[in-house]
Amino acid sequence: MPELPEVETIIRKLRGHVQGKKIQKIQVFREKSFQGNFAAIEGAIITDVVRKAKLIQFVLDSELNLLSHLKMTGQFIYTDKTNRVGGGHPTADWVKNLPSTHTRVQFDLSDQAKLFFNDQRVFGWIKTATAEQEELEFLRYAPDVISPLVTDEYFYEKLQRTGRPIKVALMDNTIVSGVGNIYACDALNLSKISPLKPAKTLSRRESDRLLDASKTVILKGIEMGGATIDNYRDVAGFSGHYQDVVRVYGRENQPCPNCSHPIAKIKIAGRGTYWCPNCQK
DNA sequence: GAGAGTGTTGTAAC
DNA sequence: GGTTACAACACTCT
Repeated sequence: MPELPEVETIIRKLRGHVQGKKIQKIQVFREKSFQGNFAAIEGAIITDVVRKAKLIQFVLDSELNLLSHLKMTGQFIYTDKTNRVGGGHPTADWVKNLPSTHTRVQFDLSDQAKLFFNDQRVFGWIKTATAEQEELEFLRYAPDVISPLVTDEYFYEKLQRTGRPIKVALMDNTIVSGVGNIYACDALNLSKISPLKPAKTLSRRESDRLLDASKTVILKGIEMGGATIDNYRDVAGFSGHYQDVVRVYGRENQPCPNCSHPIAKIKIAGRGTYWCPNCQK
């Protein structure tokens, strides 16, 4: 599910629900999903929820904070004391069954609220971290692509250093953070650049255009509340609408939004890649 | 029913 | 050092 816009959407909604609430009890159903001593933070109050790249940080009034990465299929689902998801939607069947077979961790909060960490594929994780450990974790990521720190000069200079396909470089979190497969495909289509083009062969103008397009599609994604594809569509309170305006991702054989030529699907570095061979040069 | 594919990313291997 | 391949896991689609 989550790329930067999805994670941003999630933390905004989470913050509204859990800020100020106390973590009363934590149940870990799958060891691998929670690293650290969860008992140490029972009783702590969640003071804020923030995002760094695709990491979610729960700031606690404690020595330890919580960090989480959703990877491919992680979800945070919040229910209030009436069991309603995100304080919205009347109770759906899948909510009545929480914790479900995919629930890996459950947080019981004050006011009888609950927060469920669901993760079908168990790639995601939650862990306790000291300020020092967080610093180390954050250091691994370059600034967000939408950060003012990522200037035209910065981006071009980074691209000059690698001969990998531009799509791979764009998704490299040590160059810029937050661009996953969907938005990488769309940004390349919007800027009319071939995903196969070696990064170092982009001209300065192309590099500027691509960075601008990347910021545009990511901001659009946040505006639309993220993209929700396949079975994630029905996650009440957390489903987004970027998929309704997506340019090329998942649209093989459909007309390119730039030139109407059919969109092609190829594989680059093992990832499905959608692009228009006619206008993306 | 076998095999490929899935929005992520750390690590091992070339 | 740069780059690619694969693994972690569970499920859907062909």
